[in-house]
Amino acid sequence: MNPPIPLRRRVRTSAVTLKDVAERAGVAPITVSRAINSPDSVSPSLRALIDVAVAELGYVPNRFAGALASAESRIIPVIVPSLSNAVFIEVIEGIQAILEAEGYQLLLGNTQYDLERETALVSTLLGWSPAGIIVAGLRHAERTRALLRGCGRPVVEIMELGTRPIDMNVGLSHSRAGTMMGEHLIARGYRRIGFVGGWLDGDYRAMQRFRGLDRALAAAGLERRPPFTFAGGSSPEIGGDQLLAVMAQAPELDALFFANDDLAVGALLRAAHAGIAVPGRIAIAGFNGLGISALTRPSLTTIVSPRCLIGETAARKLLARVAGTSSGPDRVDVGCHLAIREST
Amino acid sequence: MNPPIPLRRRVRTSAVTLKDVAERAGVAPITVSRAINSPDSVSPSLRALIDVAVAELGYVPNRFAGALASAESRIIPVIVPSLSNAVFIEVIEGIQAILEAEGYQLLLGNTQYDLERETALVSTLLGWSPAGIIVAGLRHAERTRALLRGCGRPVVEIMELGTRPIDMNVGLSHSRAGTMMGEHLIARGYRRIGFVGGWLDGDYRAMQRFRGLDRALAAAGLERRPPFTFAGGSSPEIGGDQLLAVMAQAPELDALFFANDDLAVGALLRAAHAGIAVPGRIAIAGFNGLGISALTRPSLTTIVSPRCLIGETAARKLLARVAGTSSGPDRVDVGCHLAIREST
DNA sequence: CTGAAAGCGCTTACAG
DNA sequence: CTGAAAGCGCTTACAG
Repeated sequence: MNPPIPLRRRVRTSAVTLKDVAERAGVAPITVSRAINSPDSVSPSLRALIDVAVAELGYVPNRFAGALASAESRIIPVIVPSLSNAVFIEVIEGIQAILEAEGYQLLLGNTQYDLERETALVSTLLGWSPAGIIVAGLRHAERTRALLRGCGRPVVEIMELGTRPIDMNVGLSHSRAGTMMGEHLIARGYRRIGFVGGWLDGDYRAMQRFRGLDRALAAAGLERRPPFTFAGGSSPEIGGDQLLAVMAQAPELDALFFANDDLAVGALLRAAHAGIAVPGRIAIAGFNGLGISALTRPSLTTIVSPRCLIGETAARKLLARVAGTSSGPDRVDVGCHLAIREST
Repeated sequence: MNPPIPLRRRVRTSAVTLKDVAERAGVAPITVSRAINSPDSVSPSLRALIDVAVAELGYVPNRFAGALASAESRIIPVIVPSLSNAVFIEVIEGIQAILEAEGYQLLLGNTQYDLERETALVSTLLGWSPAGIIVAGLRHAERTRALLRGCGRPVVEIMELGTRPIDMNVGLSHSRAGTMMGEHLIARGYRRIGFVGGWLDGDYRAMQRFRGLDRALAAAGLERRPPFTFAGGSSPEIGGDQLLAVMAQAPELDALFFANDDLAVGALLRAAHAGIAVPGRIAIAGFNGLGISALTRPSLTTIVSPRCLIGETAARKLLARVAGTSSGPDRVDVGCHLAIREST
């Protein structure tokens, strides 16, 4: 007699399954599941048996089966506009530190400052049944907003602070940061102050910093100028080029507020090369408070944003919501502070 | 009569399922599945119907169900030792650019230069049935190696190049890079050359660069010194501190090769502050070729590694393996080149 | 505290 | 080219 031939053969996802462990331990699969997910609901004696079986077999739970059955996964997508900017890296590190300790996995999405890509990413990432989602910014396509509103999962919008977040919101006011820097420059005696940033349509948080500066200039009765913009991203190289370009175009300026430290540090380095005295001929300021900003010569006046804290706070609030515990108000202003240094 | 009461109510993972689309389009669910995953296997007329239904209902496939059924997911974990180092960010960007275009998701793991954390990460991440896995470095715990060998999925080890990779290997020879820099410094006339790097037990690629330098010194019959090490990571701040510390300890040195550009740039900035002439009093060199290295004053001599290319190549080779197509040899040397600038 | 049954939403393996 | 059935490996919802 031939043994019965199985009609269907399937690929096995994992070598060892819950069933294998259950057989080894002499219990039902569901008991193994409980021993792993809520140990307290299983008697100590069975739990011990099961723990041994798990260890002996080297059992690793299949995340897909678990997620499919429970309709929730320990995945948390984090959507940022860029990785080139060190700011988002630090936010991501802050998030990861918290998530990993709780057994959650971070799924990285990069929109490259493109709101349509953001929609596509959100749509795809929701297919992973995430426990929640963290997304940079408050500005989204209508469809993105609808997806996030309708997904029934906690959402944290980070970096900036607004009045109508989708759900939770952790960040700082970029226009207030701009005003803060404007007031500093004015107090220092600068009177012809310009703003330099690339591609402000995409990086609208930089645009808000410009608006904040503009408000300070208006309040002081000083001349207001449109921002000096250019196509492209932010790097020290570009910052250096822009310093020279802007000074050629508007030689009357006595201070420049760059959209971020990457640009401002480049401007400082280029000024040194070109023999432009900072702040004697022109003052230079940045935004972010990257480590390097304190080390240049002259050191850079900038606004320090608590990136790591943003990430940690966002992750904590998300996990608290998932767990059903309270984590205080849904809107957290992490603030920022002015670091006054030699360049202004 | 009451309608029959369903005995079990379950959470629905996604609002719209394959079945919903199938009903709307008047076909079987499997046909919808085919229309989405291998459109060519469905007749154009049905495909059109299905496309409409998908769009109308806003269907997003449940990744977990798909992964569970097929025992493969479009997930590719990438395990790096650090995110603070810009080098790994650029590698990750390179990987992501390729993966995203093919509909794969990157799952980020950060070992923080801890091989036990690496083992735990690999174990967890394999629970996601990844299509393959990319991991930085060739040095792993025995258990990590066993997990990767036994997982039956393509593995790419990146950054450095070795003779016994687990599977595929994309990187460069760090000892050769060290030798290259050593030969450059010797050719420039420097004779008392030191190496500075933090925590070389963990960052053993930096250690390999030291060994390469040491080999060049030996070949030239010059005095060899143990590396100047310290506890802690790499940042411009630390680089500046170390410059002063090493010069106090070994004032006879006429050139310093720093383990990376983060340290070296900090050393250059600190030298400027402290009035130490570079390269007159002491030459300074780095490794990586970060953008900022070309902008300091003096600009930094360094070795440029093709980070983005490493990421792209690793991702391409992994996907080729998944697809069963060829992508050339399993071991790719991406090389590196010396950028000779003002600091040496 | 423990378990048998049903089901999560897909894809595989056949069959036509 | 299309489909009915079975199954992927878990968890939920009951029942005891």
